[in-house]
Amino acid sequence: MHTADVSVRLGLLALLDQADMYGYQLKAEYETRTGGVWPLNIGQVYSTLDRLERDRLVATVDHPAEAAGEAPSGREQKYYAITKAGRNALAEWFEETAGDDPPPRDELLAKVLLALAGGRDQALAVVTRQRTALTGALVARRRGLRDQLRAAAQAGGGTADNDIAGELVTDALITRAEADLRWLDLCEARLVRLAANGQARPGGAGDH
Amino acid sequence: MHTADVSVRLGLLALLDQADMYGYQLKAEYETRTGGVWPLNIGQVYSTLDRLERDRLVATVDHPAEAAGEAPSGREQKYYAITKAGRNALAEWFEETAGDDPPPRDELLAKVLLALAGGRDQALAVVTRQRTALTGALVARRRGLRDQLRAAAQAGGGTADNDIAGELVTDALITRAEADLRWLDLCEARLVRLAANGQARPGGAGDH
DNA sequence: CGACACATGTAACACGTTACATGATTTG
DNA sequence: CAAATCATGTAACGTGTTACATGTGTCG
Repeated sequence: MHTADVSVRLGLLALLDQADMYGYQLKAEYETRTGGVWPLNIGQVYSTLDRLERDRLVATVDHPAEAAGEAPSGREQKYYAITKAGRNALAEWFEETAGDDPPPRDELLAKVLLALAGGRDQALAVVTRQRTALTGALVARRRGLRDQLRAAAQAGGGTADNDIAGELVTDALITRAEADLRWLDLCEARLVRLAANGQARPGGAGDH
Repeated sequence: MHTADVSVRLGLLALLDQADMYGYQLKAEYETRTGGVWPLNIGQVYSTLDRLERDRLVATVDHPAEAAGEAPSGREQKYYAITKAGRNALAEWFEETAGDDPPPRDELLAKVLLALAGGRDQALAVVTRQRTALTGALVARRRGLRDQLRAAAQAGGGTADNDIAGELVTDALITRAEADLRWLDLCEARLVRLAANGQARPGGAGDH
């Protein structure tokens, strides 16, 4: 795997590093921890747990309540625990930093670059449209963050522990949107500086 | 497909909108158009073309040179052409803007949020490390852009048409890295403001 | 009882990566 | 000739999404 998406697999591992849990619970925890913006498919949880178990990064353990002598709940809950190998893999993930390997494909960037294949004007049209939409989304997100912070201030004296994740997520979305907007401005500047030819490649793309 | 990665499928379609091409050529064009930072697996090109053809967004056409009466080249090249339905799908893609649907999972964000599950200090450690690495990468990327622009200025009078893609990509990478750095700073500020408890949830995560 | 949440799973498919197989052409 | 490049494909696997199947517990 060169640029593998691994944030579910290792995310579940991080949760299991805090406590033994079962699949359904992991789904809920994952969504809570990530501020509710990344819904996690329950089917994927089970298949990911299967692979983690196969790779000996987690292991199934006894139901903690039943092990303590309580009556079986009837609901079947398969508890998983992280292993030593799992803790190592998790520590590696936390220490890893994005290298110079190919960055993940980005939809916005791809759209502009490939619109550019159809000529400067097509690219400019895409840039303009995306900027308009992003500007609106940014306003909405800033308003959302403001409400979120106000609610947190009312609820407790300081920032409640449970809300920090949501705030970090909102921060990230806003910061990203701002960056995308700045980049779109840069794009426009570079594109208008191009000679006003309709095709990005004067000779056409059919030069094989 | 809720949050489908579609930048290859529709990227190939965008290239075919410019000229009929065959698989191997599409791979090369895609990589050139995207500044060489997104290597495209040739196997994926063929399977994606199969799906595009099945969905009637492209169709195989005669070899243009042979159709013009030239001698067959011996090398078998399967040329594809975009269809009307394909052009519609492409136009839709260009017009689409990212809505409020779940944003794509981001590795950096995921890492910080799930490190936070292990307590404030673990999250702070991840933030610090990532920031250090990103700062270095940013310096290198800025230097790269400077060299790129200098080379372009020497090569021609103005910005050469072929280099614009590379510049847009570098802009995007730098802008993204700067945004990530700003976000990491925000994270640290919010985290240090938290009470200095080791666990994100005072009661522990095992509260089921 | 009936609806809904809890809980586990399977099947089918799309997309992405790596590795392998198979030839033809070009080039040193 | 040998090696690299051109050109098409397949197989296997990981990951992500949707839909379906199958039960138990709780609550109105």
